[in-house]
Amino acid sequence: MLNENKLELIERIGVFHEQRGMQPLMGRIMGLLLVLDEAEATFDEIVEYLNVSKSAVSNALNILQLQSHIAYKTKSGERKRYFYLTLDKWEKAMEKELCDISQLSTFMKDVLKERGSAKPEFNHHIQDLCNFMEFLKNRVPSLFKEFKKGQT
Amino acid sequence: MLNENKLELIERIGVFHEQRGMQPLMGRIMGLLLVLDEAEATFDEIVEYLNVSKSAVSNALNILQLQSHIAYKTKSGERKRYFYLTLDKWEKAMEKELCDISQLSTFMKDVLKERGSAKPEFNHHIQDLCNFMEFLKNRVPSLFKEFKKGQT
DNA sequence: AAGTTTGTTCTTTATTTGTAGAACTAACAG
DNA sequence: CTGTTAGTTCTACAAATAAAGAACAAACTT
Repeated sequence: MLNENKLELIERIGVFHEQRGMQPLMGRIMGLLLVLDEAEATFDEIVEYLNVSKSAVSNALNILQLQSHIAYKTKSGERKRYFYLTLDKWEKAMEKELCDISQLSTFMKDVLKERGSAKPEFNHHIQDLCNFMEFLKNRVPSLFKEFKKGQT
Repeated sequence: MLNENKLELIERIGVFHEQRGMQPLMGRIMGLLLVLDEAEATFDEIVEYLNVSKSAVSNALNILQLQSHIAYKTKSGERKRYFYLTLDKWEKAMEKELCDISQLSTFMKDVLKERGSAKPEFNHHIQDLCNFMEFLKNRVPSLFKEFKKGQT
């Protein structure tokens, strides 16, 4: 069984993800797979550890896989799936998050097309924001390079 | 009245914000204040433009103000409040969003404390992620400087 | 002091969401 | 071909959320 600290940590991580739009169980599964020493769990283990129904787990696991947050492997001679966080690809995930912020620039460009010139200052702020988001998007790859340099 | 394009744009912006955890009306108000040529609207204008109840608008406006997404000004001789997006402070907002991503590192550090050493590679990935998030947080101010340099 | 404007607050209602539970399926085991 | 394992799908329900509507309040007008 999981100790008190781990259980509480799972909940905190769950709430964190919940607040960013993830459904509750998904966030808790992410938490569980983080705190388990083995860093993996089978379908039934997840059901037992988190005390939830199979249907809820089935649903959550499928979405987490679609979003590439988790994956599973099998072990020879077993049919069970061992789910784990795809943390080895954290760079891709982080890159996606950073670029997602900049997704707003698409809308902002459309806004500028629709807006009249009544408020030039306001329009200018929108333009600045667009420019920064473009700048950031372009800058992301070099940020990773820079990070890796300092890591060694 | 608002033309077809603007109405559709408001909805798209609304959905965008909705998906990031904002309640529906809040996102639409953000959209409305973006597409209006005047870049501002009174309480009653919002009610009419978006066809929603006063209570819903009251609630949404209060939350948007708490989150510093909007503010209001008054005009001499009038009691009405003119709400507008605090887009002049987009840098602060963007900075907050970038640092928020890194908020996860708090949890990750706790995870590392709880984890055994059974999966050194997994632990290492977590550590890497923490390091990158710290790096990013520190790097944000200089990113803005760099951006402004290129802007002129 | 009666009425109007500009909102707010409270209660109710409709919708959405997440989960449970049961029935089902596919793959394999004896 | 019967049972078991591993998971999915479907229906129903409970809780959470968002919005409506009505009553209320504060500030100003006449």
